[in-house]
Order: sequence, then structure tokens, then C-alpha cells
Amino acid sequence: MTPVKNPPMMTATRSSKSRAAFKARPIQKSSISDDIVQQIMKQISSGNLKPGERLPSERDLCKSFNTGRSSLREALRCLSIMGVLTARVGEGTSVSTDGSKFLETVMQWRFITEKYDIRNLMETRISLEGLAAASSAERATEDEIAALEILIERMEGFVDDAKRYGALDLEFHLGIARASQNQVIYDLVSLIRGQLVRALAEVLVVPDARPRSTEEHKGIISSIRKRNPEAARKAMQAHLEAAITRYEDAHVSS
Amino acid sequence: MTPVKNPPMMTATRSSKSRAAFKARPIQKSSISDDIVQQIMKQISSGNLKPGERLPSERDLCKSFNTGRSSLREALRCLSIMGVLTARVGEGTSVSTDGSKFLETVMQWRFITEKYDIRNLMETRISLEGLAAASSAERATEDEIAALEILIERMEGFVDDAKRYGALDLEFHLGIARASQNQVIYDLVSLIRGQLVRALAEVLVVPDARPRSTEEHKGIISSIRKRNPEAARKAMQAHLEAAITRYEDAHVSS
DNA sequence: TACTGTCACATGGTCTGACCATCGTCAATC
DNA sequence: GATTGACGATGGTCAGACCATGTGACAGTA
Repeated sequence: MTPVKNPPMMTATRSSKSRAAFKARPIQKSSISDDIVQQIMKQISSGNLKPGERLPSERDLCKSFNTGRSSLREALRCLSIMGVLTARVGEGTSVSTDGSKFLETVMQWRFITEKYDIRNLMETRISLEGLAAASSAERATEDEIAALEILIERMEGFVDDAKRYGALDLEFHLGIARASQNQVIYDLVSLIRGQLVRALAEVLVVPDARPRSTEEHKGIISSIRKRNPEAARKAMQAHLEAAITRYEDAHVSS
Repeated sequence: MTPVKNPPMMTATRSSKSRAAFKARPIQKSSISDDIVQQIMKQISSGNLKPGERLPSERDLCKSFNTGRSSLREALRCLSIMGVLTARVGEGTSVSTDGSKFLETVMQWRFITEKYDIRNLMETRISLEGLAAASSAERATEDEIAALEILIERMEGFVDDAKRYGALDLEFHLGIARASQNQVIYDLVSLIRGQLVRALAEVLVVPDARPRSTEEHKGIISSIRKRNPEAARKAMQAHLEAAITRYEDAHVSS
């Protein structure tokens, strides 16, 4: 894990005098908290610790790991900030039941540290959501389809409210991702959507954008209801392409 | 951030007497280390703290944040375990220059806490790598294409060595993802690949798998060289579909 | 019987002070 | 000029303390 030592860095170009090349492997000294984090994660992955299960108290864990409370707490805190553990005063620490919170948190950070190019994001999104739509056409339940249709109706009531409309739009796209019955797609779509959230807000304020968007949504859900994967994919991709165009137009004019 | 309270959990099914549903939003009490983490991340995202730049010493930061060293350290430790910061004894703490390590670490954990379905992963991978191949056909540099071709030649020398072949295979797929000139795709492809690494090791030990795989690789790179996006996409997707088939055959027979 | 208040206890959250190992620096030394 | 050694700064670890909060048991009350 987290490297503690610098790479070898053979200082060959040192001076005139040549030295015997001394081979050595850098000592790996991982910190205590790193170790604890690893151990706990391993216990979780091995099923030894199940979601919702409670860990021993911090003071007990100190004895088990034979370590000070600070080191232990650094590990626990790290895991709980990342959403793997949930700690409550007076109640103890337990494994989080909602694992998705983890990805969510982390992606929020990813978006902070690294800015992706919007075109790259949209390009990837077109591919992923196309797949989501196609998969939904194959595997969405009747209930899911019905819910999406209702969602569209609700959106029509908010064509004049960019903010509300945007929220429902997000719900629509995530709904399709979920209806694909593919957790990977859902995670990735929501991930990318998180990165795009600022840019998309600009798109939907474009005049005329929302009515068009609604029509395109109807086309998508219609293809899904007809269980036509390729049509659904194409409809979704066309929808997103159109969104890009709207975005770029707005960007140029501003 | 990290929720401190339980969800509402309306205990509706309590007894015979019915109760008025009392709506309440759990109190959010963020801990100090959470705050510090947020603040530091914000400083990094705003560009106030640039990669490689050194932070004040822990003891100085304590004074700045007006907090104890333990709380501060919990935050710093969390960030450094996640790869955002790099801390070395006697040297200080600085912002990591390699941001990708962050995603890598995190995904390793994601894979630990949550197991994705292999079919879902492959399905998504087909879509993404198809896009990668298509984009590469449009945007790969001549150098990148040449490097991929050389890579294939090297792979032919290792058709008898499943392990080495696997390593080169990974390099090939990542190379195409990189040649797409789309950082998002590259990150996601390497992410998914990481999840699949165990399963894929099983695929390549199937007799006859490696020669076939090599042929398919040649087809992909050929389409890319011809600058034919759709052909490249189809070739890549066919390659991955074939890999699935090989995997399932191997799985059934075992 | 059902609710409510109280109290001891366990637990996570925070602070403080201390010691250690390591690194960079720079003067002293050969 | 190269090597060495002392010194200060820094992160890593520990132990002990106090606080605020949640839990559970128990008694009191209607």
C-alpha cells in the first residue's frame, strides 16, 4: 500500500570515483494504521465481518492489535470517512450497510482532484448510457418502465422550472441505468453524471431545451417498452448527442 | 459528510395504537477530522494547494485549524492512505503528484467491499473498450499504433507462457484505451480490468485461447491502422465476446 | 400496563504531552 | 573535496485524560 520509501534512486552519477554496485531492496515499512486498514478490509471482504455487524470497541481493538489508540483510530477514522465503517458515540462502530455511499464519497473526491474533459466525459457517457438503454430494453421490469413513464409525465409539468426539471432528468437517466439490472453500469453512469453536473445545469437553461429533451425521453422509453434494444440505444445516444449540441451552442453564444 | 445519525427508521409496526408520523431530519454533526479533510480537499481542488507542494508541519497545522494533533492526524492519515497526500518522516507532508494512484487505491477497495457480477463487468467492458477502439481508430497517433503492433509481435513469442501473455494482453488493452486520447475511458477500462483480473487469468489458460486471442488482436489493430472506427469497434467487441465464451466454456468444464 | 425520569456505564471524539525514528542541514573533521 | 557527526524539524506512535452521547436497568408515576 501507501509507499513509505522513495524508489531506489541509485545515485550512479555521483562523482569520479566508481563504486561497487550494491544491490539492495528498499525496506518496506508500512505504518501501523495502514496495516490495520488492510486487515479490516480483508476481514470485510472475506465475509468475516458482515455489513451491519458491530466491531469490538476501540479500546478492545487496541488490545487485539496490540497498538495505541491513536493508530487504531487513524485507521478506523479513515475507513469511516470513506464510508466503509459507521461510528456513533455511545453506540460503537459497525460495518456500513450501504456500500454505495463509499463509491459516492470517493467519486466526489475524484471530481475534486482531477478534472476530466467534458467532451471525453460525454463521449463515454453516450456509450455507457446507450448500453444502459439497450440493456433496459431487454431486462427492465414492467414496474420500472411504468415508473419511468410516470416520471416523464411529471417532467412535463416542470418544463418551466429548470432546476426541478434537471433533478427529474437526473432521476430519469439513473432510472434507466438501474433498470439495466447492471450494477456496474449504474455506478459508472452516476459517477460520470456527477462529474457533469455543473455543465448540464447550463444545458437545460437553454431556451427550448427542455421541451425537446422531453420528446427525446419519450422516444427512449417507447423503445424500451417495445423491448427493442438497438432502437433504445440509438434513441438514447441521439438524445445525448443533441444535448451536446445544445451545450455547445449555449457555450458559444455566451 | 459521514452520517452520524441513523436513518429515520419509522418504527411504524410498533403496537396496536397508531401514532402520528413525525417527520424529522437527523441532526448532522460532522466531526473535526471530517471538516479538515473537506477543507484540505477544497484547497487542492481550488488550486490553492498544487501537487507536489508541501503542507505546513502537523504541529503548525494544529494551530491553524485550532485543533488537537490527533484530530488533525486522523484527517491527514486518511488522505495519505487514499493517496491524496504523501507523508514522510523528517520530510513533511505534501500533495501527491500522481493523482491516478488515488483512483487505483479506491477501486481496489471497491472491489473488496462489493463484488460485481462478472457478466455485468464484461458487458460494460465490451461497450467501453469498443468505444476505446473506435476512438483510437480516429485519434491514435502513428507512434501509438506502431507500439501496439510491436506489442502483438512480442505476444506471439509468449503464446506458451500464460502469465507473461496475460501481462502483455493487459498492456495491449490499456494501450488502446490510452490511444483513444480519452482519459475517462482509460481510467474506466483500467478500473474494470482490475476487477476482472482474477477471472481473466482463468480465461487465458484455456488451451488454444492465446493463439486465437492473438489473431483477434491483429484484426483490431488492423482496423485502427486503417482508421476505420466502426470496424475497430466491432473487432474489439467480437474479441471480448469470444473471450466471454472461452471463459464460460472453461467455467462449465471445470 | 405503559410511560418517564434517573443513573451508572460503555463508547466514540478530542486534547495534551511525551518519546522515537528518520531526514535535511551544516559545521567539523580527515 | 569527501566524509562524518551533531542538531533541529518532522511524522509515527503511545498513554492518559476528559467530554458528550447512547444504552440498559431500575425505580417512580399515572
